[in-house]
Parts: sequence; C-alpha cells; structure tokens
Amino acid sequence: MLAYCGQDRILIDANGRFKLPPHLINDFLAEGTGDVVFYALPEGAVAIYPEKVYAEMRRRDADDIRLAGTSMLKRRSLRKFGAWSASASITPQGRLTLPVEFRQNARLEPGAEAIIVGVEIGVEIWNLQRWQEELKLINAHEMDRGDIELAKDLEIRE
Amino acid sequence: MLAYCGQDRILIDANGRFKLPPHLINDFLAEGTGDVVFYALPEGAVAIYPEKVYAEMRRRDADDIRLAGTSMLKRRSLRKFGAWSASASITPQGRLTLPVEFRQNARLEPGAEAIIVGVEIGVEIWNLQRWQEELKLINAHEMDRGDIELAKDLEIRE
DNA sequence: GATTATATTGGAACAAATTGGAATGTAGTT
DNA sequence: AACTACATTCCAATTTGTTCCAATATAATC
Repeated sequence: MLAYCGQDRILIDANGRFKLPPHLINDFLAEGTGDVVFYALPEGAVAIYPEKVYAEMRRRDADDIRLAGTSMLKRRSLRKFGAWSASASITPQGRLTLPVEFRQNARLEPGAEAIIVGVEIGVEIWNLQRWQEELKLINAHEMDRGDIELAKDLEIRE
Repeated sequence: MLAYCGQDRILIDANGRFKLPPHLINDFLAEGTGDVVFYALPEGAVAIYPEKVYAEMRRRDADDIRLAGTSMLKRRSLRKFGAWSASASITPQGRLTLPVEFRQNARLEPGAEAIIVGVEIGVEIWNLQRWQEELKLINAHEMDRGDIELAKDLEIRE
C-alpha cells in the first residue's frame, strides 16, 4: 500500500495540537514506534519525517565537531538544522503537538485550518491558504518546463 | 530521539542564571553528569557544549605544544579558546549561571530575554533580537538557494 | 581579626501553561 | 435505523516557568 500520500484537511486545536488521519498514523507506526521529527521548511510549512528518515538526512561524522570550533559556516549549518528541528512522538490518540516556536513561521497557530500533505518520505503541514498558492506555483513551474520542452523539440539538431 | 534541537525562549534572571528546558536537560544528562563548557562565539552568542564534545573539538597533539613556542598565530588561537571558555555544571534544578565576563558581549545581562537554540552537538544562547536577525540571514540564504535551483531546472540541457 | 555589608547560591512555592484522557458529537456504512 | 469509526471538545492532572526567600559565601570596613 502506498505510504505518505494524499491531502487531508486538519484543524489545529487551542493548544497547538492536531490529529493525524488514520492512514498516516498507520504509515508512521509501520516503521517504528511513532517517533517523528518536525522540520520547519523555509517555504513556510512544517515537515514531519519518521525519525529514521531524518537521521539518514542528517548523518554526521567526527569531523563535524572539530569543524564547529573553527568554521562559522559550519556552525551556521548546524544551527539551521538544529533550530528548525524537534523530536516528538505520536500519542496513543494519534495526536501531535506543533513546537511553539514553529507555529508563527508556518502560520499554524491555534485554531488554524491546515492541510497535511503526503510527500512520499513523510508528510508536510501547510497553512490552507499557503498550500493553495504552493499548488499554483508547482503547476506554473511544470507548465514552464513543458513550454521549454516543446520549444526544444523544434530546434534544429545536428 | 533527536538531541540538542529546537528553539526555546528563556529569561536571564536577576543573578545571570537561566533554567534549561526539560528536553535539553535530558540531552545533557544522557551523556554524562551534566558537566558543560561555555564558549563565547564571535557571532555574539554563547555556546554550551557537553564537556566531551568540547574536549573533542579542542583535542591537542604534540605539534600544538611545539607550535606554541614558535608561532604567534598559534598562541593567539590557544589564547582565544582559553579566554572564552569556562566550565560549569547543571544544578539539580536544571539551572546554569552565565559567567560574568561572557554576558556583555552576548547581550545576555540579567533580565534579558534570550533564546536557547539546539545546534545538534550542543546548544547556543542568543539575545532575542540578535537571534531574530540571525534567523533572517539564514532564511534569506535558503530562499536564494531555492531560487537558483528553480532557475537551473528550467535551463535547456543538451 | 572581627564585624558588617554585599553578592551569590540553593531551594521552595505559586501561578500558568501544557498534557493526557475521556466524553460527546458527527458522519458514513451496513 | 443501528452501529462503527472518527473528529472535536472539554476537563482534570501534571508539568513547567517564574518569583521569592533563606542560607551561604565573599568582600569590605573598622
């Protein structure tokens, strides 16, 4: 069965919590205990990955620690990923709480309407309005590429 | 579970102390007894690393000692790390006291509002305003990179 | 060197926010 | 129409941040 897909409307409750749709709960529990990582995206949404997926994304080696002492660039990188990630665990009721500091940037404050979107390796939560704009952008980009492909097809090749 | 991550608002009390959020206390205690090292960053914030992490960062070999005799640059480096680091231990109540000499440079004087940021190998304490500026920089950089990626995806390839 | 004043530390208490769980309501299906 | 599954709301219990106070340590003065 296809995991981490679809779009589901959800509601952020008064305490910043939301309930995962049942099919997504199953997806997360299928590969582990329901430990997940929130990661705030620069696009203005919040990704939720299974812990294993995020660990793979952020695998570190011993050099990273040494570099942090001497390189400001390295510290910035660690800072970005550290600041915008947070651990959580799906509750027995299938709920998750959005970290307080992540809410404003993603416009996912208590009471907000949101969309939870499957992204094949995990999910993303979007503010409803922002999601509609993102869909338009995705579509426009695809159309641009289509136009370019067509134009290329008319070029004389040697 | 992911360690040293997230952003938490804290308050420096009248005596220059602050309370660590529970999840960070756990992270520090998970790898030892709660001994930490403060290190004042040139960015204008204070890093707090577990003692083991800092030891790894500053591991020395015989060459370092030899170099100290001949190289002014080397001495400057040793001097910088020596002067701007300090040991401390998390109290039973989960509190830490910022070393007096570190406060002014980081704008973390008694009564200041601050943010404690996870950086994957430890944490950093930032003056609230400074942190917001740093976040803007990080975000702007990410967006620039995104734009470039998108533009590249539309380039005609052969 | 004793005494006083000042600064620092440790702990407790209170208020506020968060969490977990249950109960209720709603929609969809048999 | 009854049942099931799910979403939503509400409430109690716990956790947490903050403030305050007492005890100890440090420095200054006589």
